[in-house]
Amino acid sequence: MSLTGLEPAKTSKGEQTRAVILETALELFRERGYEETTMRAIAERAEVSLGNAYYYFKSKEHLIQAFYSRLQDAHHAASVGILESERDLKPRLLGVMRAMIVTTEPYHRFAGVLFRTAADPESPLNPFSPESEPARRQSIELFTRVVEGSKARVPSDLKQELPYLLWLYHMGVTLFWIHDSSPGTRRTYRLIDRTVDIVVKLISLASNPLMRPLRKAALALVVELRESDS
Amino acid sequence: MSLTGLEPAKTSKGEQTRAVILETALELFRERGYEETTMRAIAERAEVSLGNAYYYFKSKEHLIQAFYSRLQDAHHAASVGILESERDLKPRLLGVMRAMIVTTEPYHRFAGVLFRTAADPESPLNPFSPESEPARRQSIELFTRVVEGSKARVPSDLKQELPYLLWLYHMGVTLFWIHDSSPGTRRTYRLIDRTVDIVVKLISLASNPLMRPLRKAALALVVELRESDS
DNA sequence: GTCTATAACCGGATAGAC
DNA sequence: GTCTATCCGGTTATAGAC
Repeated sequence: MSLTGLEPAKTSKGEQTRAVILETALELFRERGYEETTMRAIAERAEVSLGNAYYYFKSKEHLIQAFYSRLQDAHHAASVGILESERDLKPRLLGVMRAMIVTTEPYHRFAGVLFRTAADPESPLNPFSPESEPARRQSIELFTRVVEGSKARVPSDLKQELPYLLWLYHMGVTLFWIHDSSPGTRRTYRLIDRTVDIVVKLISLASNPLMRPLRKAALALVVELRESDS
Repeated sequence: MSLTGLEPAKTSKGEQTRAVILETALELFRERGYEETTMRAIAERAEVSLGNAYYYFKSKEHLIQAFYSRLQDAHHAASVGILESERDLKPRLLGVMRAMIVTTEPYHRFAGVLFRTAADPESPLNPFSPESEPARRQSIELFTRVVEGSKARVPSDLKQELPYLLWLYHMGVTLFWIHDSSPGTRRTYRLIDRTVDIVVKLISLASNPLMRPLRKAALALVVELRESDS
């Protein structure tokens, strides 16, 4: 519960007020962007006092957190279709990556802020922070399904770390997308098409017995990196 | 000029005031961290008025920018030793990477903010932004020297992009370092030791004629990515 | 044109009454 | 749970001295 930033809202009254504030905030973020939206403006349009808005969301950043967890659910929902109908690794990955862009598209403009706060090691929004562990786990879990549900044959040591590696890959694509100002973020779609192809080729290359030593070295490293998150 | 954030300060008097403000700011940042240091506190200790501080630095962020460009010079200076004495690619890269951590160490605490602002697509500090093109070029240039000065044999298509790729690699290491709270950032040093090894192995793997198609595909992609920065 | 200072504005955040 | 009043700090406007 506390994990999704949905702390209060015990009574239905509170739940409702909380929802109104969040909805209004997202609306304003979409309209004018994050920096340009003041807490006062949110409170005003939501018809609550400023103090009340802060009662439900400890800070402006906490509104982002709530938004982020919602986004993730949407991405999940948008991905199930392909995951249920497709067995090949490549189209599975492709589908999930495209679904991500499609669901986040309306918020492209204010995604920059999301990423900025996420990059702060101190921020609870940081994808490597303990606070966001559940969100991270959920996201990685999606990539576990991408791999597990496919008929691709992958050595077990790699298979174990692959979801995490794909999650990292998806973070990189997200970073690119945030900076992508091409119409309809075409460039991001092209990036996905190209990189998914390369990723799949790399997986099959890494699965080659000749690659075993290098693969082992690289995977040992990945495992060690992962220790830092928890 | 405007690029390093060193705009005003034509006269020696102004230059001096400017330097005092920057020095004081960095001192306070080290003492209490970034958020906890107010512009008013900086102005007070530097014995100038608040308005005056803003005359020299358009915003608090611009202080970071000045700091960043200074860091980069220090890294450069700390790297020349190895680059002049060593011909093997691996120790060259290792030396440059270690030099980076050594020079930035004293600012580890407030590096998080640096990175946070750098992650904002709108920020001039963003390493992919046009404003930081000179800084980026300078940094990539360092890796060009790492490659060019070595006796490693690398196919020319890869050799061309390698400095950029190594620069990306160094950004990744930096990201890790920022989150590294182990004593003396030991984990980062270990990461460097391990990844440099892997990177060098990957370069030699990618240089294999059998890898040509995959290498070509990957490099074409890298080139395309680079178009977005300028 | 270079520099310095004072006063105010604006918005995120908090305290405390109801 | 909700409000009003207030604080605090980044930033700006402005006026004037050298």
